[in-house]
Amino acid sequence: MSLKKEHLKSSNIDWNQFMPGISIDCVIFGYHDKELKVLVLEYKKTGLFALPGGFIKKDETLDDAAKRVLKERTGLSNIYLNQFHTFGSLKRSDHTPMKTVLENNEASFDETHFLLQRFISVSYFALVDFKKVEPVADSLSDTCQWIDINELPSLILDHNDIYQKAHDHLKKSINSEAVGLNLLSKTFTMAELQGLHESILGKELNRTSFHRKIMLSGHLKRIGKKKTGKAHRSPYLYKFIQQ
Amino acid sequence: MSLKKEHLKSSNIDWNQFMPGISIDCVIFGYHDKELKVLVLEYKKTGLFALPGGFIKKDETLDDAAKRVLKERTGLSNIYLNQFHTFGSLKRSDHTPMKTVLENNEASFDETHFLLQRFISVSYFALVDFKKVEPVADSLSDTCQWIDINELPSLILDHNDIYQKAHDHLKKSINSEAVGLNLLSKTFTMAELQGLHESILGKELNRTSFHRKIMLSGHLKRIGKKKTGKAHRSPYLYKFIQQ
DNA sequence: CTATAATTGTTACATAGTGTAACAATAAGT
DNA sequence: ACTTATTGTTACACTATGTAACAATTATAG
Repeated sequence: MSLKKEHLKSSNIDWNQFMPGISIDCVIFGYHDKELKVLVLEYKKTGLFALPGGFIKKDETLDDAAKRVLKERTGLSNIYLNQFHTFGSLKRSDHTPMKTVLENNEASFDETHFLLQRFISVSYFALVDFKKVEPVADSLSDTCQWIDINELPSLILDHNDIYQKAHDHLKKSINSEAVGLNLLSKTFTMAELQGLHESILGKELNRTSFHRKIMLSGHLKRIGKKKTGKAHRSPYLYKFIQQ
Repeated sequence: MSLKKEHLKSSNIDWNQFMPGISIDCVIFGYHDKELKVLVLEYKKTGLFALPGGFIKKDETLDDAAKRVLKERTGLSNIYLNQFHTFGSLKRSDHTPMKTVLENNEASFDETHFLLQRFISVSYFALVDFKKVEPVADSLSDTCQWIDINELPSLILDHNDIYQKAHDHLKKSINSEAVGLNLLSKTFTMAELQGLHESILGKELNRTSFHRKIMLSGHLKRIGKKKTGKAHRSPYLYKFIQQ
């Protein structure tokens, strides 16, 4: 085993640097191929899936902890983050999935292992540019990959509830310019922006009223035309006006 | 000191029953005399003010902990509660106010006292019927009283930020029937409902468009007239339709 | 008993926002 | 030159909301 992989082993983590009982979970949204996607971890050799998460250092703010987790899984800084809910049901006290994970990762562990306590989860959703992200698995996981929101597997504990509430909040904030600004590339066509909105809302939108509403919002600027190579009028390219 | 008061002493609390590092704070809104008010605690002999709060038992959900805190301070069950944000800035690690409080309450204490750790605060706002509430101080406080939102004193730690964010959320949810249903009595006039909305939004509203909008929402039912004793047409009384 | 003042309920009109359809403009293939 | 597909624009209808006008109601003053 290489030094680098050794460094990644969970048994080398100093759990004492973190606040006990509180975790952070992140629903990281990306948009690609006309589909809304979420980053999901698969734990090693267990077939268990989970949202990316982490813990809060004793001298770190909640938001900084979330930024650190996001940076670790995506490689990105300056991510759009929104703290939307804190989960504290007793469902979260079921330690069987984490025991399964530890059995497949640690030489030995006991009931007092840091990961086997009850955690209250402060949850954030993030909006990222799919093309800029290099998903990185954490020390307990094989993979960190984009999953289409319509093909999400069953996740551990209450992570499906967390995803659902994140998606509900994203729907409510659909009219914030943050949605298009952070999920699309710098320039895009009106059809691409409409496709994004349709993926988030899960329903089709009227083309002309969407166009008018977006343009009247005043956040967009036309910056030229895009040759599509297709046999029809070429669409304008737009970008968000940064104030 | 009576047995009853002895029971209320903070030194008799078994702090070990609670999760460490996590607290609950509540912004409890009431409406009276055409003014929006919030319940505020004053710590004994210190001149320090704070929002009502509490901690989470190790086998209790977050929402149940919030309900318990609300019940303790207001005597009410079945309160409208909304978890709106979790606060985790480093501002919360300043232990000077709590030390001042303990110096005036405990015979002795040391740096490891449960109340002298960093707490992440899961915050709720509550809407209650002013007339049904009997405010009760907690073991560290002299008083728990209604303060007009325009006369709020400086509160400890980040409690003013917590109040502000609660108020922002309340403004956003102004069109939810929960606002009138929980802050007013069972029956009320249109002018009373409009006064409540104006207090929450901090601005005057147009009378006729407000009237029309509320009636078109379909949540209200007329149930008779109210004699005001004043020299003008008497207003209808309304109540919310419970589905 | 009548006039006055104050507030409430209703209606009319103007404006803004949105759903819908029609139509012109454009780009590439036949 | 004709066809097809998509985009941008405009026209019309309908709804929601801001504003003003007016009628209805209740108590008080004279």
